[in-house]
Amino acid sequence: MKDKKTEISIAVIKRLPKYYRYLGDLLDDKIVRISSNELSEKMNITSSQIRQDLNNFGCFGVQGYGYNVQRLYEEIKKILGLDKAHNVIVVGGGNIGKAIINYQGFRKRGFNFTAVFEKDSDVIGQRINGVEICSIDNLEEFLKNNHVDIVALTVPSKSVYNIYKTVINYDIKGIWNFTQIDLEGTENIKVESVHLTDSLMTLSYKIHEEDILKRYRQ
Amino acid sequence: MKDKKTEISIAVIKRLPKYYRYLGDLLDDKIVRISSNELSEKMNITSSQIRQDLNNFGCFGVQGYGYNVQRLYEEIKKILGLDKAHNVIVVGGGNIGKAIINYQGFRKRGFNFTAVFEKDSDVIGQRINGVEICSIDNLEEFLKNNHVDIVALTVPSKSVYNIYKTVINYDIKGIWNFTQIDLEGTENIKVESVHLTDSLMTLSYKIHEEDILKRYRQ
DNA sequence: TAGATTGTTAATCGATTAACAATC
DNA sequence: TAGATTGTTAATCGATTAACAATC
Repeated sequence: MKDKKTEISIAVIKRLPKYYRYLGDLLDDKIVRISSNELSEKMNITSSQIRQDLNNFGCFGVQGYGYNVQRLYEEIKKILGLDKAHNVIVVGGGNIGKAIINYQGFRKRGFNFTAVFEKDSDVIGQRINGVEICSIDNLEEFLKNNHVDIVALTVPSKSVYNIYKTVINYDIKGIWNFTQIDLEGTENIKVESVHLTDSLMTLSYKIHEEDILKRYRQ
Repeated sequence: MKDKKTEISIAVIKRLPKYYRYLGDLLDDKIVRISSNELSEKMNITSSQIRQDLNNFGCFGVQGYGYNVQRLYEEIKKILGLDKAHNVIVVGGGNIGKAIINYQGFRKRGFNFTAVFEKDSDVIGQRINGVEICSIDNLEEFLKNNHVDIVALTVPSKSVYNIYKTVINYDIKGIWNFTQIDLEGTENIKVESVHLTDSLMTLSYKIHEEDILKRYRQ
């Protein structure tokens, strides 16, 4: 592999989980090897792009053979940091918060939910899928005393800024942002956002695209 | 505006909801006009890109003045198809399904949830935020007898394909896909996916990126 | 009118695809 | 060895940015 100094582009990064998903399926089907061409057909990505993407990280294939599925799966797992465990807390105990706590797939991949913080005093002390519901008033104390990698933010817009300002003072690594507010990362804290409203609007655009372009362009 | 034949790129489309969001905030703040330069600073998008994006659809600005916020907001609303109401059904009554049904923001923008379909017979007949929980066995009958624009899919992977094959036989316009399976649209049915697992993996990558690149590139 | 800012063309940058020598 | 397929360079394509004439 040649020496590469450039950053990996976000387009490549966004494809990595998709590779991981498809390779996992191939493993389940007991497929031992796969060529970039075969994978290309399954994933609707050109074989050229697959080879380019992978070669950002290393030479995982063998000429004349292709890629060993198990090997490639393990490599991408490492690239995604999924060989490490992550402690996650959820701030906001609404349905989205509950959904991510209840979904077993995240735990299976090493994301451990250690607490959920809520304003509503009625439910404090109860548990969601074994995870204790704590008062939002105890958030800072918790961050002081516990190792937290990721804060999943599922609170209403008006609460976002205060919580954001609080959590970035602690040694967390990432914010998984489900709010409507665009949050900036810091030197040490990365942000990944899930904008559900934007996604639904994008679907609405796609549905009406033909009509809209007709109207605006005659 | 010149005559443009080309399709709008997905990169532009994905920015439209963001424009809509920021313009809504400006409206709330009673801002009457804004230049592409001012908007650029707020949104972290170059003014050039803002002007290019908007001019895909029309000439909404005025030289020497900028853009009227209300006007631009209304135009983007129309471009996104948000001047129309949409009937949405949810297939899968787990926490994600509940979350999107309970979120009032979608209703406010004209997305009306008309039914939710569930396998679990215990809860059938009950209501989530006023929306009746129906048996998945009645899904086809419902599609036959009711106008449905969007199907939100929040079922486990193993159920996806059957439901997909069923719903695409009816006159629906879009699928909002929360499952782990990549679904293809058809001539008349658009697909927009929210891959939560992919998103969390992307965050994990970002968190560990520096170490990973060090390891793989020495 | 002078100043400001758009709409739009041209230049640049980056990402994707094609091609093929290297090599298993 | 011959065939297959990678890794990697070069070509192409598309998206972003810069620049500026048009015009309010």
